[in-house]
Amino acid sequence: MTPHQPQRIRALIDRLAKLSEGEDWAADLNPAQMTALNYLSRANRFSRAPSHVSAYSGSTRGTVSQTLRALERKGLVSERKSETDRRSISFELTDAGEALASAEKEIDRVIADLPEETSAALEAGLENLLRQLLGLRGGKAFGLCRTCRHHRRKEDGGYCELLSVDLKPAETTQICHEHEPAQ
Amino acid sequence: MTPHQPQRIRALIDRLAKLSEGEDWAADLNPAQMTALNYLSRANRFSRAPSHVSAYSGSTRGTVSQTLRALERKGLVSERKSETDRRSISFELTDAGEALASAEKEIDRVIADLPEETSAALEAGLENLLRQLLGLRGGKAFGLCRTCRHHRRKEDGGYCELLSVDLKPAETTQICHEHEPAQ
DNA sequence: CACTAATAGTAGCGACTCGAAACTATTGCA
DNA sequence: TGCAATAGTTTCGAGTCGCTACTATTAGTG
Repeated sequence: MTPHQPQRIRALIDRLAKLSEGEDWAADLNPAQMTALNYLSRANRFSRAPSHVSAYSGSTRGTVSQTLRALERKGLVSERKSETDRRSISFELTDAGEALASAEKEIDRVIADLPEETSAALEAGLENLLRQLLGLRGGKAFGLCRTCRHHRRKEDGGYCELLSVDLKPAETTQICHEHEPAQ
Repeated sequence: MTPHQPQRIRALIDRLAKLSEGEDWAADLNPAQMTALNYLSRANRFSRAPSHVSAYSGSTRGTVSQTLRALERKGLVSERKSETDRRSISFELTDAGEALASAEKEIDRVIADLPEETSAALEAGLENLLRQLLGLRGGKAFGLCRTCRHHRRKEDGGYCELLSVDLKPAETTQICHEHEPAQ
């Protein structure tokens, strides 16, 4: 355990991310587009607006606007205007978008092949790291609905006390932009 | 352990890398420049040429050429022409470059604060992942000199059997572009 | 030793991306 | 009703990246 460990770990994360990004180009998507597509594929129906993508990815609304437009041109997402708030838009993945988002990347296969102990420790460590870092910066966590303090379990899914809506079982494991850690 | 674990881990890596990149801009460096600077600060004296940065970072030589020129403009690196091979150049960090490369980023502090068990497991998992991935792609590992199969320990440092040179103790923990895993 | 191939690095171009600022439209607030 | 805040878009300019072509140097081959 040398004193340079933090920088080594940071370098590993950066390098792995770069290697993973490399695969995006094969699908004709730049990294920002792939990030948005992946986010949308995992976000719940209240969290699929441009501003949410913007908050998640850390880029401006203007940039995200262009990114989503590019995804739409490529037929991967489609926009749906809100009926309650006529300013807001929600993006949904098309079948092609779903296929692309759920496509297994080379790095996924490698992760899947790791010993379960290793991958579990890896996930826990990364999650811990992200939580600490977001805590320092006041950033939003975008955690899973089910782990939010506004979430109540029900026999057939869940219930969000913040938005006052029932949730299907599948929805409780999606990302929510309103997420606040339990407790 | 859901079936989506690989994608969750990939998303965590990507997001952490993005958050870490965000800090680069504070130093007036774009991510590519910060990657090059960090690489140069950790590479041994045989591994500081543009082509090595190119192989490490995965961008083209042309791009790296521009990146290094930007770093030179900012006074962070200085070039030194080789005497043996007049085509090749080696880049060294200036004092300002050293200072910037070794500056602690917010994410480093967070990593340093993790329980030792967690960070050790994290590093091991990430290294494992990188090794597997590079193995699949035939990419170079850029590992530490000391862990290379051409390295022999000596009482006062080490010796590289590939390049036939003696190594100071500090050099044995630097990155080498010729690195091949032991055994 | 000459000739060719390979390597190291650079230059210029074009496509694209990103962020900043200004803008429209809609909603909330007082 | 009027003003501020919010959601999203547009435009523009700086900068980046990869590609191709180029020079210079070194290695390989007969």
